[in-house]
Amino acid sequence: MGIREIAREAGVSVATVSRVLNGTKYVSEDLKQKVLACIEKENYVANHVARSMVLKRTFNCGLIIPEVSELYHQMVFTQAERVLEEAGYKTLVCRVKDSLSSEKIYLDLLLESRVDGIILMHETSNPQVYEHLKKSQMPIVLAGIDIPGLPFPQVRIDDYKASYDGTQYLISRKKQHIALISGGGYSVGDKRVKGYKKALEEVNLNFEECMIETGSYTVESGKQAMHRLLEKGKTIDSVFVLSDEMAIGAIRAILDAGHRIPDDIAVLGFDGITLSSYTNPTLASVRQPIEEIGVQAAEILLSLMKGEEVASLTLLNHCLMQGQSV
Amino acid sequence: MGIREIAREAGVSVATVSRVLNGTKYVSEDLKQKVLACIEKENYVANHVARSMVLKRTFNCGLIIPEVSELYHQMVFTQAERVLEEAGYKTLVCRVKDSLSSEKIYLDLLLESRVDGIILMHETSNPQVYEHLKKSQMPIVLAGIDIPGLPFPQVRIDDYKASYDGTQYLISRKKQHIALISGGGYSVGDKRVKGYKKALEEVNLNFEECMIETGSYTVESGKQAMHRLLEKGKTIDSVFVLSDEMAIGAIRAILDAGHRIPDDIAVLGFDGITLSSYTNPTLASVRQPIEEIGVQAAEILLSLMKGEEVASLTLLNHCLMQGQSV
DNA sequence: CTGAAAGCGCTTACAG
DNA sequence: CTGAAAGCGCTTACAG
Repeated sequence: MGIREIAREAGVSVATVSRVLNGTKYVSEDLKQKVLACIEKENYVANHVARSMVLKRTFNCGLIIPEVSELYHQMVFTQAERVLEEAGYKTLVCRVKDSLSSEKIYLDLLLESRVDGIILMHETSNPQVYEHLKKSQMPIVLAGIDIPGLPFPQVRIDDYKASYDGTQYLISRKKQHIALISGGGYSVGDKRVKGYKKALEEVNLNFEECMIETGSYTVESGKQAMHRLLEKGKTIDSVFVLSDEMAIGAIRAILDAGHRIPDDIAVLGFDGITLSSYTNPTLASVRQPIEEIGVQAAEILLSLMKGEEVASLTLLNHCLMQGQSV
Repeated sequence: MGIREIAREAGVSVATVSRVLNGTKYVSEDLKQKVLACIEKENYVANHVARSMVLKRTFNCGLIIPEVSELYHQMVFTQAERVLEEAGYKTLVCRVKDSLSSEKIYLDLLLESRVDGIILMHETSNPQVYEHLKKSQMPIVLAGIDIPGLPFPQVRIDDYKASYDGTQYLISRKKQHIALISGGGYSVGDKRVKGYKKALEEVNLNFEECMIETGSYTVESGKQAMHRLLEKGKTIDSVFVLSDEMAIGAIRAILDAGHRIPDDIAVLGFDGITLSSYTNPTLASVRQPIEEIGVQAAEILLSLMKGEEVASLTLLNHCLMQGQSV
C-alpha cells in the first residue's frame, strides 16, 4: 500500500499525493480533500525509507555513549534527544564497549544507516576510528569529552579548572589528607587528576601516588576503590571522587568501615547529578551543567547539519554544589 | 559513490559487488579481490537506506519509554538493546510524554520509519493509540506493563502478588501503620495498590485512604509524597514505596523530618534497582528481575520478527531484597 | 495547478 | 559463476 495506490484511488498522480503529504506545493482544495480521504480510509503510512533515499537525509541522529553509562550520560542524552526530537529528528542510541572492534563496528553501522549527524560522548583508545570519522564528512559534535586533534566542535566544561576548584574547596575546609578516586579511560579524567595535583602543589601539600585509586565510573567501582584506599591505613580526612556515582559507592564503603561523614572523612563528588541532593548524607559535588551540555550539543549538531558555522569549543561553567558530605 | 562506481572501477557488474558485500552467493576469488580492493580504496560505505527499501526491513527497532524514565527503565532498556544489537538490530529510543498527541505522533514516526519491531514500556491513556497499533501489523512486545485487550505478548512480574508479598513482609516485621506511596498512571501501579490493600485486609488492619499518597516515579516526587504523609500527623511506622527511586526521595524526607530509619519508620521499596544496595540506609525492596525483563522482551521480539509463535505472557519471579531500611 | 517520467542506491530473480 | 534489468516507494525538476 503505497503512494501509488492512493493516487489511483483518488484519481490523481503520485506527484499530487506526495505534494499533499508534504505540503511542498499548493494543491487545489478539491484534490487535496480526495487524497486526504483516501489516506484516512486506507490507513496509509508514509514510507520514510523511500523518502530518505531520494532526499538523502534520514532525520535520524546517532548518539554514542559508553556501555557503562552513568546517570550523567543519561541526563545529557535525555536533553539532547529532546532538542533533536523537537527539530524533527529521531535518535539512535549506541552503547559502545571500549574494544577496538566494537566502536568501529558501531560507527560503521551509523554511517551505513546514513544518520544525519552524531553526538559522541565516548572516547576510544583507537586512533583509527578517528581517522575514519574525519573522512566520513559526517556532522559530529563531542559532548563532555575532549579529543585533541579532531576537527569536531566540543561542548564541555574546563575539567582541569573544575577539579582544581574542587580540591581547593576541600583545602579551604582544612583538609590536609585528600585522597582521590579517579575514573580511567578519559582524557577529561586525566585533566581532572592534573587539576587535583596542581591545587595540592600550590599549598605545599605533598602529593602521594598511593592516595589515588581508579574506578570505572560505576557505583560499585567507587565502593571498591574507597575500600582499597581505607585498607592502606594512611590518614585520610577527605576524598575527592571524580564522578557522583562513584562517590555514592565511596560513601557506602566509608560507612561500612564505621567512619563518619564528613567528620572523619569528607566526600566531594563530581558531576552534580540530580540524585546527589537526595543521598544520605547529601553529596557535595563539583557540578557540571549537565543538561545544558546536552542541549548545546544538540543545538550545535542541528546547526552543523544545516551547514552553518559553529564554535569549535563551547565551554560551559561548573560550580560548587554544597552538601552534607563535606 | 555507490555500488555502481565500485562496479565500474572493478570491471564487474553491480550484482557482483552486491554479492561480495553481502556474501549472498559465491563469487570467484579473482573478482572478489578486485571488488574488495576498490571498496577499500574508495572508502566505500554501504547505503542501508537503499538496502532497507528493497529488503523491506530496516534492522531498526523502536523502544518506547516514558519521558520521566526511571533507572528501572534504563536497566531494562540497556539489556534489551544489548540483545537486539547482538542480533544485528539498532535501537531507536522514543521517550513519550503522556499527552494524547505525543504518543500517537511517536508511534507514527516509528511506523513511518519502518522499524522492524517495537518494545513498549509506556502505557498511555489513549485507546486510539492502541487501535492504531493493532492495525499496524507491527511486531510489538510489552515490557513491564499490562494493557488488557491488546494482542501483544507481555513480559512482566505479577505485580499484584509482588505488592501483596511486600506488604506482608512489613506486617511480619510487626508494622501496624503501613503507609503507601504509589505511582500514578500505570495499570501495574493499580495492581500493586490492590495487593497492598488485600494484605492489610487479611490481617484485619484497617485500610485508610489517607495513608496513600501518589508520586510520579521521580525521586523528588517520592520526597514530596512522603512529606505530605508526615504532615498529616497520623501514626506511621512504615512506608511501602512503589518504586525505588521514589523510596530514595522518601528516605530523604523522613531523615529531614528528624525520624530514624527503620526504628521510627521502616521503608520498603519496589524494583530492586542496583542503586538500592548503596543508599544509606540500604534499601529493602521488592525486587523485579529487571535485566531479565529486558532480555526476554528483546528475545521475544526477535522471535516475533522471525514470524515465530511466542507465549502471550511471560511471568517472571519477584523476590524480597533485604536492606537496612526495614 | 497537475502529471509523466527520471532517479535515489540497492537486491535478486532470470538468463546465459 | 556473472550480468542486464526490473523494481523497492518515494520526490521533484520539467512540461503543459
